[in-house]
Amino acid sequence: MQLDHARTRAIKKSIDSDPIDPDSVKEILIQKLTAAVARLQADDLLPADLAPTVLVERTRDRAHGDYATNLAMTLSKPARRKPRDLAEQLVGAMQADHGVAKIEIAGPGFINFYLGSDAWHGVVRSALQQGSEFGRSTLGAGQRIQVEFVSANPTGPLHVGHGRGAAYGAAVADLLAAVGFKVHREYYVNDAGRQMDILAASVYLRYLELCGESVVFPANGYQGDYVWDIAATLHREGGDAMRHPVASVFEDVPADAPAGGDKELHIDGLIERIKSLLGTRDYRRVFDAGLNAILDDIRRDLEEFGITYDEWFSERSLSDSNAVQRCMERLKKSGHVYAKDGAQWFRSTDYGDEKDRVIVRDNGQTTYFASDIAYHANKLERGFSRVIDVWGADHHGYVPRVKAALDALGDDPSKLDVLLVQFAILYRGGEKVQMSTRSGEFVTLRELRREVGNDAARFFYVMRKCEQHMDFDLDLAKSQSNDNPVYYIQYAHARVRSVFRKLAEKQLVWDRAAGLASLGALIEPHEDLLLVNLARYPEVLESAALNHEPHQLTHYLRELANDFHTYYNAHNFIIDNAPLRNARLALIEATRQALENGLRLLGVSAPDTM
RNA sequence: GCGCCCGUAGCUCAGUUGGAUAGAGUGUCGGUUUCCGAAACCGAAGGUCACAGGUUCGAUUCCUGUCGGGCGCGCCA
Repeated sequence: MQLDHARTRAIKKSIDSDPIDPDSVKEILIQKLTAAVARLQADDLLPADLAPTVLVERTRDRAHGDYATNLAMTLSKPARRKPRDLAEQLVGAMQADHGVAKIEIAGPGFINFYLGSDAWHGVVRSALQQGSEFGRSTLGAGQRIQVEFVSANPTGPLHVGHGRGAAYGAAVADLLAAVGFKVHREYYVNDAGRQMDILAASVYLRYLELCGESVVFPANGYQGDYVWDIAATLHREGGDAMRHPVASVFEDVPADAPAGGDKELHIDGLIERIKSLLGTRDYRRVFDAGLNAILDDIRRDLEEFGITYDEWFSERSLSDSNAVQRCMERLKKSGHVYAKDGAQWFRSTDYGDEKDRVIVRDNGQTTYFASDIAYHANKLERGFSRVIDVWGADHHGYVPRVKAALDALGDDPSKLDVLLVQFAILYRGGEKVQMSTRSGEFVTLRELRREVGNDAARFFYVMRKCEQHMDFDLDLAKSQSNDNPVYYIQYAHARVRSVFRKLAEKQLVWDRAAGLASLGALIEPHEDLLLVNLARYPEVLESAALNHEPHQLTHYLRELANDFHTYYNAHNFIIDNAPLRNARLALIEATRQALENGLRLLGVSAPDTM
């Protein structure tokens, strides 16, 4: 069955003025189908109590037209009729004025809609007119959304595991901004707590060594070279002023693991001794020297990676302002806190957590969890309509207790999305790259960036779904060859630039207006495919943003680049036929714009030459 | 033991609230260049969607169980 209809005024109008809006075509089709169902019901051809939800989708396969609906199949059972028969009736009941060139019934009962050959021309015009804005939308207008990502403890340089969270978080944030959300990018700085004390102790012990003391470095200390650097700066600026004999530092400290003791007790004992020997002021000096040096390094590292933040939120500020204490009081008033074994427990099991959690230790100190409750309460107080946390997947067990706490505080836990990022496993020469944080033998993000470049690193990190374990092939990422998807896309972009350079060499000028006016000359299958896929770009952006799935964009860009390369291979653009030449140049320039915009969103450059 | 994630082509991975013949890259094999950049293009081969049930017009997709892999289960952060 095949019905041909004149194109509607609406479609013609859209070609002449605004670009066709895929959503509006879809909406029109849904309305017409709904009306068709009502008409069949009025004629007693369908049960009157039917209230179907009509679903119209872009087709996956070009052979199935531009849009399709499964309506006849979903109605088949309640209507007790064969899907294909039903489909014929539905099509017959549709008003002719539905804006499509052809309708087909296919497969088990799909109704396929074919738009006119020029239906997608508008996308070229909007890409050229909107330039770097092409693809962006106002979907999230008026909504503020916070994205917190990386938030690595400032106890050492970022490593390749943090890199994935960085690239992913940045891409999600940029995608959300691209569809109109007001995005607030934030890094939570864990500048309080035991890990930082261990760093301070490590720095101080290295400092003592620089003073000439002989130190047996604790097994649990931070052993990286950067600790030496921090200690050296401290020693250069202040000399031996903070020196204490090693014997007094280690006095009464429990034995370390290598000596048959416990490494945790040993390091905690050292911290206490160092705190009391140095006093509050000098201890803070050592502590802050480590914190600031590492934080500066992290900030620089991320900036070089193309990632900047709106806010670096200090954990310490939460306790300094008594926000943690106030939050604990609120929790207590909610009736979900009890005392046991000298500690204060939050009964998170009331909200589905596996077990209750300590928020105040028996020594009176609040836990990291307590700070995190206060932090998340603070986020919601700031009025974000949505709050996104990007965490390493190893923290997944932590999600229920944070949501439980928000619930207990009377906040809405559904405003919080926690996106868990799995580890990336590096491969070099086909071998797994072994990593161990403790011994300092880990690959830093900086080393990775130096080895494969920022572009490949940003792209490879987001090529996979975040909950997917990822094999990161270093050799592939740095190979300047055809098997590297980053180069494939960048090459397509550079190729368009090259065409225009060639055009200039031949003393020709692209007449943009003429090109737009003669888009009807684009009748090759390659051109049709490129147009259709180009029109998908705004839809892909929207889907990738709302689903927090930048990998959708990487796959799309590869497809678009492929469509272009194929087109390039099959046809010449710089030809004598001026109207066709201008139209083709308009098409590839529009394609280039989409490639550039997509790459930029992922933090990848769009080079003019390779 | 309990909880979460994952299992799709030799390898790395897509698969749009369940839809049409399960796709792409890479690898293997074969082809394309006096012509805008061959970092490209075209073709072939390659599958029990881990396994077994269930739900229904229809299941890679949803449910249950089994097997295999990763992670988590602190008064650490």
